[in-house]
Amino acid sequence: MNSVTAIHPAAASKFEVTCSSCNLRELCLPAGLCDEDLQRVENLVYARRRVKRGEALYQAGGEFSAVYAIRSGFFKTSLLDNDGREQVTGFFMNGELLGMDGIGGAYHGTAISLEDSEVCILPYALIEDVSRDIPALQRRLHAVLAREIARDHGIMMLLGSMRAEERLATFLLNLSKRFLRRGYSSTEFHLRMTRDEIGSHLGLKLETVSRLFSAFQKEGLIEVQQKHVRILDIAGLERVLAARR
Amino acid sequence: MNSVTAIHPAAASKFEVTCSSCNLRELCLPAGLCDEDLQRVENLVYARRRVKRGEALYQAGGEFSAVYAIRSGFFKTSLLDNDGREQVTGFFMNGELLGMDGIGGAYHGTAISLEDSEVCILPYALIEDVSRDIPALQRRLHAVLAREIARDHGIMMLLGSMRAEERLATFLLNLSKRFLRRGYSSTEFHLRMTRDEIGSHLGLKLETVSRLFSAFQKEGLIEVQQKHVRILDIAGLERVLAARR
DNA sequence: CGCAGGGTTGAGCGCTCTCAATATAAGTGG
DNA sequence: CCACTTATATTGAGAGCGCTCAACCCTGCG
Repeated sequence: MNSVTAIHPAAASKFEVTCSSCNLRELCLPAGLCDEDLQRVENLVYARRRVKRGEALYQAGGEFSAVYAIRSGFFKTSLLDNDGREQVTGFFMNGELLGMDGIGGAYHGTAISLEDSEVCILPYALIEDVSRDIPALQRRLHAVLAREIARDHGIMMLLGSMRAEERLATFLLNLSKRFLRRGYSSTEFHLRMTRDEIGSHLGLKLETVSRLFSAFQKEGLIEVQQKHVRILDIAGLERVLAARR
Repeated sequence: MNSVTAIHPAAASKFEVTCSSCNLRELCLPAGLCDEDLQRVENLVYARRRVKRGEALYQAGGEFSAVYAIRSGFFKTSLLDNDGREQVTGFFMNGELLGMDGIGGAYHGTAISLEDSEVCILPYALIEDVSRDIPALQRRLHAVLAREIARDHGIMMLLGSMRAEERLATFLLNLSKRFLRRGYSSTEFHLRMTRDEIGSHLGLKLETVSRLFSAFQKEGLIEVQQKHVRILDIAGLERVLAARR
């Protein structure tokens, strides 16, 4: 199921034209681009690359050359500590951009595929050139970078001031929204990451994550069986967040 | 003491030329710009603005129009929760850039001055134009945004996987490095933020922060008296980090 | 001098971690 | 296809780190 269910009806047709080959919605969807510009954006896609489950798309410290748009699949990005401890900085799916932290030098983190995936390669040199010619794209690119910063700030808020159940509820609601945006079910999905990876991302130990899944299930908020999750009560999950004294 | 002690000898003279009026080192220092370009970069500085202690430079949700370079003073940036809880996302000083999270719409967080400060206003529209003409600046701008992302990832690592003492040690070492870079003492400085703000930034309660300061003092790592800090044993602080099992 | 904001310190609790055992699923090779 | 191995999840018991609540102290300022 790689076809995209567009959620911006007005932009749907244009999207089909420009991004049928690759999910560039992040870069071109909301911008008002003329057809000619759209063609140039499409040409940014230098090539595609398959990444098998467990393989790295790029490694921390590796020379930066391109940004990647995920065509299909699922990734985690992470940082490695001196002592080998991992901090998962994010999970990325279908249609999202990856590798922007490397701009201006070397990749800061590592991106690892959690299932067989395919990405579009957007060489930075090309982006530079095209965004110079197309102000709308330049603005768009900056906006994407800014949104990444805002996203990270949200996670900082989560890690800095939420309790364990709030973190997991936030995580599930976020995943749900993103699946919905992409035309998948927002209430039933398959987690591609392990409890350990979820824990690393949320600043919790894997046992805590597992316990919380069980607790949420007991409360009738979700149904879990290993990696399969069904959300039974979205409002209930939101109430977990609202219940902060 | 607003004069900047340049740390890149080669670029020092140029820096003096272009940035004497405002600390634009973030944007122009490492890039290979010709004199003419430097002039254009300097012209980015549309105006200056004084911000009194406690005042907001910009507010979350406010329309984005400019990025700010801190000429003198000290700021915190923070997010406000639905319930009014604050997460401090960073502290910014002399020569650093602020407000990039707003690019592409509205400011995502709030920036509040922790002492009487002065900033240079860099209107985004101008940056857009100039960076289109000067590839080096464009690359530089992207790099600044990417560095912000990398910085946030570092904080995520701190919040997600470090224990309280490691967090405070990291915080102190980071401040120390930044003061050094700007020509101030790296071992003795005045904290402009409260224990509560430090705690919010590090994901700790203010009492915990206070206790840790006392503990570090007892161990001979630092000397603290209220907001005045002297670092006695940098290597010792680094050992706090290394001692992660 | 008195007040207010910020900082320190103590006692006790509770959330999350640690350690450990068991269960379940997913591979792997014969 | 099945026995075996390995990765991943679940669950329990107990400990500890950081939080909560509370009292007190310090400093600057009207």
